[in-house]
Amino acid sequence: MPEYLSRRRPLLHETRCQTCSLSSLCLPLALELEDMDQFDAIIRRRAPLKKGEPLFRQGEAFTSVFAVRSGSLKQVTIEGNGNDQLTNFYLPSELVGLDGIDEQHYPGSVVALETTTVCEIPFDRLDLLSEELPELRAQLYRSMSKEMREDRRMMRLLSRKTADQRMASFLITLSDRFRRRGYSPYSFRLSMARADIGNYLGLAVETVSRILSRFQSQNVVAVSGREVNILGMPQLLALAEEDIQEVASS
Amino acid sequence: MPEYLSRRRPLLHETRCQTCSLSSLCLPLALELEDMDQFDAIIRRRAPLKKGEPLFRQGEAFTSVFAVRSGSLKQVTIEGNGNDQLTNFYLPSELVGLDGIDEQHYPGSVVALETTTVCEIPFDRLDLLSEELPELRAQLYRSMSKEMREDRRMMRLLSRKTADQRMASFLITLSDRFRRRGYSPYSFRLSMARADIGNYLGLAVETVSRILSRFQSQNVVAVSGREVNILGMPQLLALAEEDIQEVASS
DNA sequence: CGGAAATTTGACATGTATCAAGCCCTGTGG
DNA sequence: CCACAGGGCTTGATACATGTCAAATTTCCG
Repeated sequence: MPEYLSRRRPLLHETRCQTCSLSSLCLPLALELEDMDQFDAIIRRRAPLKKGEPLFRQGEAFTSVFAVRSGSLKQVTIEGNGNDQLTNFYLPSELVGLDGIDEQHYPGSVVALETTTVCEIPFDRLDLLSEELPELRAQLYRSMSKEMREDRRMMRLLSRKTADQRMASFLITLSDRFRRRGYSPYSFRLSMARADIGNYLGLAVETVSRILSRFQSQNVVAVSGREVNILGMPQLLALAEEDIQEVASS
Repeated sequence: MPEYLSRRRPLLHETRCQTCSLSSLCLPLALELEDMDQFDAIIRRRAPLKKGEPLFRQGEAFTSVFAVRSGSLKQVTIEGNGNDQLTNFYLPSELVGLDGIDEQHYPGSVVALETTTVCEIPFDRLDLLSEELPELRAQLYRSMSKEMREDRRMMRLLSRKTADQRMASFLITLSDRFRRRGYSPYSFRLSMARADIGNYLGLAVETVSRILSRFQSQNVVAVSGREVNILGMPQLLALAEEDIQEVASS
C-alpha cells in the first residue's frame, strides 16, 4: 500500500464522538452508544482555526453551538464605544455559543487563541434530537445551568475580590480545568496574552504583570513568559479567598 | 350568601396561565391554548412570601424553578468567608432557580424583598413536558440563554464601568423592566435597600447614596427614600455609557 | 412614641489605573 | 545565522476613584 494512503488522516473516525478522548466531558457524555451515533450524525467538522481567526463574529446569525476539540478561544463583546470586554475563555470539551439562542445572534465574537479545532453542532438539529434523547436534553440544560453558575462566580470575583485574589482565582480555575482534562494542574502554558487576562479579570495589564511578578517573588508560582508552574497550591488557594486581616490564622 | 364565601379568593382561577396578566412575558408565552392547559397542570401554587422570607436557601436540593407572579426577590450567594454576593434581582414573569439544574442544589438563597407570590414549576415535570412541546422547550432554552447574556452584561458593568455608570445603568435597566411590564418607566419604587444595590453593583453603600444624591442635584432623577423619578432619561443614558472625556460632543 | 435600622454626609486612606519608559522575546528578511 | 523591528511584557512614579471609618439624621415599625 502506498504510504500516502495509509498516512491519510482518518478524519471521519477521529471526529466520531465514540472515539473522542473528550467524550466523557463533552455534551454527549451521558448517551448510550447507539444514541451517540445519532448525535454524531448531526455534527459538522470544521477546518482548524489559526491563532487570531474568529469562529464567528459578534452579531452574526446564530445557527450552531460549537464544542472545542483542541486549542482554546476567547469570547469578546464590543459595546457602543470601543470598549471591549472579554467574557470567557473556552477549553476543549466546552460549549461555545449557547448565549446566542435567545436573540438568534451571537452576542460576542469568539476568536482562537492558538490553532484550534471545533465540532459544529447545528442548533435546530440539536434541539430536535434533544426531543428524542432525554439524556441529551438533560445535559444541554446542565451545560447552560453550569455556565450561569460560573458567570455568577465571575460576578463575585469582579465585584468583591482584590487584584491579588482575582489573579490567584484565575490560576486556580485554569489549573482545575487542566486537571479535569488529564493535564498537569501544576504546570501549563497560558494561551492568552497578559492583556487578555487583564481584560477578563477587570484589571490593567500592568497590574496583571506586577502581581505575577510578586507571586513569583513569594515562590507561589514560577512564571516564564506564558509558562506557568504552580509551586505552592495551598498558598495560592489562601491568596484567592482570604481577606487581608485573615492571614494571622496559621 | 354570607360575605365570607363570596369574598373567598378564587385562587385556582387566578393562577391559571390563560388568565394571568404575565402570560405574554412568562415561560408559556409561545404556547397554544391547549398546550397551556398542560403546562398549567404541572404548576403548584405557593402561599405568598413575606418580606425577608426565603423562597429557598443556598444548598437546598433543586426540585423546581419558580416564576415570579408579583413582588420581587433577590438572589444571594455566600462563600466560605462571610462575604456574600447579591447576583440578581427578580421581577414578575422572571424565572428563578435555573442555575440549580447542573448541581441539583440551589447555588444561592433567594429572598423576597416585599410580599411576593410565585408559581412553582417542578423541574422534572417541566423537562418531560418540554419533550412534548417544542415551543416550551424553545422558550426554556431562550430563558437560559437570555440569563447568560445578562450575566455577561453584568460582568462588563462590574469590570469596566465607573460607579456613576453602574448606578445609571442600574436605573435604566430597572426602568426598562418596569416599562415592559406595563408600569411607568419614569416613576417607580425600589423594593431593595441601598445596601442591596451596593452589593449588586459592587459598590459601598455610601457610594450608592452619594451618587443618588449627586444625580438628584443634577436634576437627572428625583429620589425620596425608595421612590424614584427619572427626570432626564437622555442624561441618564449618557451617564451610563459615556467615558469621562466624551462629554464634549454636544 | 422610642429605639433600631437605614440612609446620608464628611474626612481620610489606599488599591489600582494611568502615564511613561525600557526590556525582552519572537518572528522575519537579508 | 544574525540583525532588526514590533509587539508583548515588566517596572516605576503619580493621580484619583472609591472604600473605609465615623457620626449625624431620617425612616421604619412595633
